[in-house]
Amino acid sequence: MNIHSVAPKRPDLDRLLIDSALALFAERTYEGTQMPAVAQHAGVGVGSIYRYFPSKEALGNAAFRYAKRTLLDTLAEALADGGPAGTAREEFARFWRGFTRYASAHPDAFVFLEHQQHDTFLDPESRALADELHRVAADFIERGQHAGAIRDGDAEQLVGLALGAFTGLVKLARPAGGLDALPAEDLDRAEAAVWDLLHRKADR
Amino acid sequence: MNIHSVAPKRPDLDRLLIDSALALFAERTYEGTQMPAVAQHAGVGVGSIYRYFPSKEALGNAAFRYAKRTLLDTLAEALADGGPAGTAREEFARFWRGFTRYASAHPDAFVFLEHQQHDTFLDPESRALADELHRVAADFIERGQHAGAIRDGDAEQLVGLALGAFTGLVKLARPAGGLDALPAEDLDRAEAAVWDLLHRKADR
Amino acid sequence: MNIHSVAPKRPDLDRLLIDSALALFAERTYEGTQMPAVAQHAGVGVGSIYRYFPSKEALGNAAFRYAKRTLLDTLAEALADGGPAGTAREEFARFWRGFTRYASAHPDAFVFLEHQQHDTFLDPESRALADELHRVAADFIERGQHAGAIRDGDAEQLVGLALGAFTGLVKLARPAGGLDALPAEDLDRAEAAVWDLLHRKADR
Amino acid sequence: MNIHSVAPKRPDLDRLLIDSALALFAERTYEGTQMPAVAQHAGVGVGSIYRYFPSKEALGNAAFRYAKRTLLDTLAEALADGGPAGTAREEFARFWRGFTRYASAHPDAFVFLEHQQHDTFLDPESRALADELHRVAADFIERGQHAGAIRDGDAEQLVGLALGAFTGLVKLARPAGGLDALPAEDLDRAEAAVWDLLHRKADR
DNA sequence: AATGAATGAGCTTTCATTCAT
DNA sequence: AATGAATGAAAGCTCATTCAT
Repeated sequence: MNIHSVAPKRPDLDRLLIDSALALFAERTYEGTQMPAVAQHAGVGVGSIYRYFPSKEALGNAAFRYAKRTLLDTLAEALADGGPAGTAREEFARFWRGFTRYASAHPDAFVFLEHQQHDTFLDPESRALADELHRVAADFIERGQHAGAIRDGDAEQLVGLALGAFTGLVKLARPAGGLDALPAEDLDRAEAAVWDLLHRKADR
Repeated sequence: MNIHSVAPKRPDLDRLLIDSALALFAERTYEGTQMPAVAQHAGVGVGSIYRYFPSKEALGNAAFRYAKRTLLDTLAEALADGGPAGTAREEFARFWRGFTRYASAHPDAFVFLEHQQHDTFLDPESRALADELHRVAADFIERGQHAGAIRDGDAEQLVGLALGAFTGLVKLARPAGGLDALPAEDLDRAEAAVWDLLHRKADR
Repeated sequence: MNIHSVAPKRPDLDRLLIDSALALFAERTYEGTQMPAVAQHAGVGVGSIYRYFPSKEALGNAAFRYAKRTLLDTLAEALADGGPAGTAREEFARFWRGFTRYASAHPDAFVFLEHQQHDTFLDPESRALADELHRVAADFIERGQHAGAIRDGDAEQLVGLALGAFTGLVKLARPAGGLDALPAEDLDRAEAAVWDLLHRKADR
Repeated sequence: MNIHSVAPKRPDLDRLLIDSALALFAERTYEGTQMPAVAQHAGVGVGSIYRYFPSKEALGNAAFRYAKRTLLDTLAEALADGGPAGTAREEFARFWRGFTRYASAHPDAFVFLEHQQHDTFLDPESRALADELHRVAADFIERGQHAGAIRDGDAEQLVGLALGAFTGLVKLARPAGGLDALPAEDLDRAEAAVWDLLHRKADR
């Protein structure tokens, strides 16, 4: 029962196009994806893309930024969920939940973001966003190190290791249906394993 | 009348071309790399590439297979080094040394191999090779689990996590000069962290 | 309940569209002018153009014919003004006044008509109109030659020269505000000059 | 008997392309000419154009500049021919010869140059060249006025009238085979007519 | 009747591949 | 054997035209 008597024919075509682009970029790379393929995936004509994005490059950047922002938002929400986090382990659990939620909801987007070949088309604004995730994660690592809960070492490197591990899991699970298709038990075990990657061992 | 009259003017031009291709593929993707760019990087004319490889696709597959085989060889060598491995921890150390050596010697190749977007051009033979590494690693994981040294869980998933972690480190180190530029201490710490990712905790 | 309920909201929208088309065609060529640009210039939606003209080509032909007919009408009026012309010089003055009036009132249209690149879109009916002006002018030349007032030579060529000269003046004056912006004195001098182009010199 | 044993397969392809472009631009406008048409006219593949010119716009500017420079050169040569010019009438004859020679040799180029719709694609360098011809001609007019041989009035306007007249003649002659197809007598008469357009009448 | 978002044929441009030198 | 100019199929993009609102 919609109040609006005149619903737009295609609501949010820009979002639809970004989703299509992400799906294809994840599968075949930005460079390997043709505009007609994006149009077909979205069920629109090629020309329509250009009503929303002035060029393929613009579409690529919009998709990248949308994906990155959504990931950051999901993460921020997960981190805030449940009031102030107590221990580093608990905060890590929130990170894990955030990533898991995002990778489940947007597997294409997550895979696309973790491609490393963005140099060819990212504009300065996108580049600025690109590092934000690492900053947030590195901050968590450093606080954990001060609290004695996380092992010593360069925070950036620990982020690289942990994020890489998670990415490895997502890549593996993807062809089989994504993270959602994994038994909950497996996800828990993976979480424990990555925590051990970061965790400072009590003795010694 | 030159004694060397039959010697090829450019020995191993195929290798040179593969190296150039790997360097560019790692930087800009297979699809984002033009044949003239490969030729220029190798310092030869475009036409010459086609004397060695019948098509771009063939070059891509040759590069992929060369990189994968070299990684497997390096790994096999590292695993065999020092006679039969004793503990799982020691075998892990050999794995680590193998990966480290390879990623140091061929950073481009390693990054290229860890792209996941090979679906567009890999032929069946290359695809068959693609899983070999995971098989070798999963075998190690399974033996370690039987010996009680490695945590429970799907071996494939543990491989994904550990290999992903290592890849995350390489990606991070790459712009700054690669793994070689990292302090030895950092590498050791990373090794310990990834081992803890796999290691079964003694108590509890 | 409006008395004018049956009156068209926009009277003469076809004329408005033709004027817009002429303005843009003069500036950027028929081929270089996009339908949306015509719509915007006329302050209507693109779709509305197609209510009045079935295609761009039809609009182009309508604009051409309208401009040409208006020029011929203006000329006919100027030639008839003041009763039967006496001398060739006087008839020439009427021609001059006709052209001047038209080029002042419709500078875009005049410039458009004097483009020579109409071959791509003019239909047969338009083509037939195209030569009318030259016919009228050539007739005047021939009568003048019989009367001994205009120099010998091919009448068509003399028309080409005289009309070309006038066009050269309009093109020059156009960026500076058109013929209207020219001092009256300059226009008179130009008229005298073009007359001398046609005039048979008294002696010899 | 060519000294060079290895003649280039296609000498001066850039010139050939410019000539083709000029022929088509003259016929159908810059905007109305497609790159494949230029390629076909030149007897080469479309891709080859882009080896010589980075874009259609670049080709358009190159063609414009080439045509304009050649016209200016032809004119300069004609003006210098026969030592210092004596009277204004003689100098005018040289101008006439220069224009005539050029329009005969390059009718397409001349027509293209006299289109007025270059605003859409000319770059600043081309624009600078565009006025050169008028400068040279206006200088001649002013000197002639000082010498009492050319009628009073704005020099620019007189140039516009005279050049326009010549252009009118070329346009007329073009479909019938160009200036060359005109009887010499007609050309002489036209020259006399245009001179009378400029000439100051001796008595009043 | 008027609108402008949507369309896809067609245009500009790129690039894997060929081949005369 | 090596080259790189030449090619044309295919990619990115534009714009005349349609049609649901």
